[in-house]
Amino acid sequence: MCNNGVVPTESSRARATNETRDRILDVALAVLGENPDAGMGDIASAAGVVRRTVYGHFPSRLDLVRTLTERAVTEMTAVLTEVNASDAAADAAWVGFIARLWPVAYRYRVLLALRRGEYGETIHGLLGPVDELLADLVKRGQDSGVFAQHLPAGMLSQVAYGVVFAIADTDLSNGTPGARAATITSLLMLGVPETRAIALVGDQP
Amino acid sequence: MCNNGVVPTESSRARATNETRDRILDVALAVLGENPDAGMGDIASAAGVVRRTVYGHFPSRLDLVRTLTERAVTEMTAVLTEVNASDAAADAAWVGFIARLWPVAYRYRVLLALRRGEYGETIHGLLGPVDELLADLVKRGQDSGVFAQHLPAGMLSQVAYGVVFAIADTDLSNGTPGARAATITSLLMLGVPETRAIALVGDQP
DNA sequence: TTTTCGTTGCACACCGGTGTGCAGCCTACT
DNA sequence: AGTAGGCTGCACACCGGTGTGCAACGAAAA
Repeated sequence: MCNNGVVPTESSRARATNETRDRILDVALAVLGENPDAGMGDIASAAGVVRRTVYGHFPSRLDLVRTLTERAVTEMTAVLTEVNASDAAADAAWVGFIARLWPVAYRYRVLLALRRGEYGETIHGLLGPVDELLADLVKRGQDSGVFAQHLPAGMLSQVAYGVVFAIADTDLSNGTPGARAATITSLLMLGVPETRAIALVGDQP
Repeated sequence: MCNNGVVPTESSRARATNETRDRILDVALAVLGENPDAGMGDIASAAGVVRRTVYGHFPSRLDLVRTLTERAVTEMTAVLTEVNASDAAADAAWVGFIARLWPVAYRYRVLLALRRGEYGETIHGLLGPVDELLADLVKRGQDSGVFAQHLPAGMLSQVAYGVVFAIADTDLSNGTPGARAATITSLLMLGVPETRAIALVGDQP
């Protein structure tokens, strides 16, 4: 036991272990993204590992999904707080938000499917903070008049980011217009006029 | 064997059988709407019938789902062809379409969840004709300038009715603003200005 | 009355996924 | 050299859902 410094210089063993764990998580996200019903066995072999090893890192399937969700929450919260802190107009902020959220939404698109049935409770619970931040952003847009008010902020934000995830979900079928389509569509849905929406994404494609 | 008339006056036995079959289908739609992973046993008991009886009408779970999907296609096609045939402006036609499609979309919201995994192939295949009619309507709107052209008609129509189903899917969580929310949101997404959208749904709430 | 047939209530086999136990192996740490 | 610990490759039990087989019941149809 050495290493008195701040950086937790892990031993080569521990590093390898963490690599395995991270690889399992990454692969699980990819595999479950393709097929939300994939089993632990599928994930294991895709990660170049035996099923038993996966259970070594995650005692149950729920543990795996929970960890995945926590990752998603961390990443999305980071983007959202940052965007929310900026003083840009809400619609411009939204564009930046989607641009940065898109890769995340796409990677974690499986959560949309897993939201239902068996893990839904857990996922929904963990996603709470994200929902709030999202609603804040939309509310800000509504108060400043750049977003429409046909729906309450909470509901509108849910629908809007549901759509972003939905587009991420159906992306593979049609090349990859994903990010742009998601941005424009969500802007329109938020009540931003088409011309303004096009201009905004033109600035930041 | 009597009954030479056009109307197939079924015997009381056949009528009872059909009633059972129809009840199973209706109940299956409701139960699967609540939980897409419900088993044949759940459906059976909800229909006041034994599991074995369900298998008597539908040899396999896939048969049940297929029949359900065929029902959905029939209903949606009817609405779409009728709306498509009218000479109203595309955006007005869209309002009528959603108004009439809404109950159907809500009833069959389970198909959104079942679209993935195991039955996805079958469902997607059967839904082909609906997709075409939908794309026609959107294309008409784009050509006449009432719908935005930021996305090709085929893709836009998919996203738009995906959203309608998505809202139908998350409806129960927030009272039931469903139909109106779905209509306005989808109109906005199609590029219809907010004022125009509000006016349109005002005409036909 | 006799037959037909949908329904019932068992039984059963089958399957796939989950989670656990354990001995062995190989490698990095001590 | 010795040991600790992650990975392996089995083994196994368990569970829940699927689909089938069959004898029996009861009511409508012949």
